[in-house]
Amino acid sequence: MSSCLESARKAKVEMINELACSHCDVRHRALCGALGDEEIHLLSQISHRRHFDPGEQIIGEGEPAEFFAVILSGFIKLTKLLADGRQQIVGLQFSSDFIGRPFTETSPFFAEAGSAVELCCFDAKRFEALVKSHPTLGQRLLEGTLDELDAARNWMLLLGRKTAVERVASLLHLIADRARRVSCARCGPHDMVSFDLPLSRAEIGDYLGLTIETVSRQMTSLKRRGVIALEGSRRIVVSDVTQLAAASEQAA
Amino acid sequence: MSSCLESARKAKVEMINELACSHCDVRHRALCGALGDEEIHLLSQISHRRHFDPGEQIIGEGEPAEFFAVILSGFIKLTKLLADGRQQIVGLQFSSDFIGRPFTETSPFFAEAGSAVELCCFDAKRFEALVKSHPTLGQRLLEGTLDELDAARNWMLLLGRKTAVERVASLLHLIADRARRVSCARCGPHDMVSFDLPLSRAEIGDYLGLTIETVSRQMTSLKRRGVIALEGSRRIVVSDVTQLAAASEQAA
DNA sequence: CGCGGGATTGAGCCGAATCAATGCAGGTGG
DNA sequence: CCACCTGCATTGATTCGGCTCAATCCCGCG
Repeated sequence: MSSCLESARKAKVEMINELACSHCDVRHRALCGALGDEEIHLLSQISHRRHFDPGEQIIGEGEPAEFFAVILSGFIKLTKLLADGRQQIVGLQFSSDFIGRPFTETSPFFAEAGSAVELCCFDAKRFEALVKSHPTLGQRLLEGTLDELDAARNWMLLLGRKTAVERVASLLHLIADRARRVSCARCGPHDMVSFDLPLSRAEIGDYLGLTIETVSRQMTSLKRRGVIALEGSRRIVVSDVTQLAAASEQAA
Repeated sequence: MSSCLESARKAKVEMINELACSHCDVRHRALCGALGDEEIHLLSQISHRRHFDPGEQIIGEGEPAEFFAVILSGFIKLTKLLADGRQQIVGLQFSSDFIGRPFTETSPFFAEAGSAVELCCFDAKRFEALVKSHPTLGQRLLEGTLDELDAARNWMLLLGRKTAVERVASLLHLIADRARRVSCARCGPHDMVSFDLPLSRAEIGDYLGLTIETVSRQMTSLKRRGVIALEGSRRIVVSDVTQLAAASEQAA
């Protein structure tokens, strides 16, 4: 093959990637934000975009994971399975989050597109090398991992010790908080929030360690108690967030 | 005060620490193993030893954690509490493990000595600075954190989806594996293992999201099934590890 | 209009929690 | 040395929360 043609093609790919990086709307929030212009050039050389449809498997448990990625849009479920099919969601990753497990041969979980997903993928080996040679990247990755570890441990408390209502309230509270932060930065803790659940009842069950039926029952229970209101099955209106927070720590 | 006397005293402290580092039996397994002689000199300057009695609180949840540490001996429970006293153990750390949560104002959990504990402590601010300036340290910390995250997610599967017997079997299997690796590196998966539980029934309950009574019942159930044998309440004999592994994924 | 997938609701069951009693060892003081 | 306590573990009886199974509802869609 023509090396001339190849290098031309390579140059084009780089251009596209660099263009993509500079225009990227998650850049400042994601890992890449830790890098300077020179370093981002290196990263762009080993990155490529990929699309996944909702429900599509991105990485399989036990499989050698040949790439890592930053989520550009959509969200991803990290799940674990027992031999007989019982499933547990062990993490949710949203846009600008990093996905993949560096420094290990095989992935310890499944990664599945929860919605339509756009990824910015990096070759595993080359990315790992980059992390080792660029401390700022490693530092950013470390901080992200520590946050995920905190989240995982909070979830352990939920799964091990909370009742069904408390679990559902906790999840809603989490999402409500997130939604509030995005929508209006300066609104107080007592204001009304509304949002769309990104998850089906089945997914909520798998996340909370419950069945669909119990999730449904606890939602209607919270509705009856006036803590939340439902518009359709996906849209949630929270009138008083503190009340929801209270429900997430005591069954009452 | 006499600056002469002070510098002499400082020199002495450094000497002791360096002596301690070079003789330290966890050095090669712990974080510090990532450092060269020059860097370990820096670390030794900000380190000091501390002792804790079993049950003593090392770090409080929500408290500003003023130090990090490497465990020299003993083990530590990381726990979370709900307002009404329900407790969940979210992690166990053993000798050579790192303890503390860098890059955050306050600790997200309690750390409590599970046995007599000897720590090698570092001042928080100075350690964080050292991590940022010494990539090998950050790299090592990152790998450790990723491992803890994997462990936490495995535990989420256990807490969310496993039955009581499966949970107890999982824990025993975990410890048995650990014990087997330590005691004899080359023995096969079918060989017999025996070990002492480092945890009381109450602690096992808090780790597995169960009550003391259920833990006890499931232990006797496993005993009746011939999967394990008990010598006293702490010593466990596992005749066939594969059988135990099987019990940890299907109630049967 | 009928169909299909997700969500809700109900009836009954089962596994783990709760409450309570007993067992068992180690330590203390008479 | 024994009686007695105290803390932990085991065992039993009962309760209760969440699961299972099953029917119904709801809504978007062909």
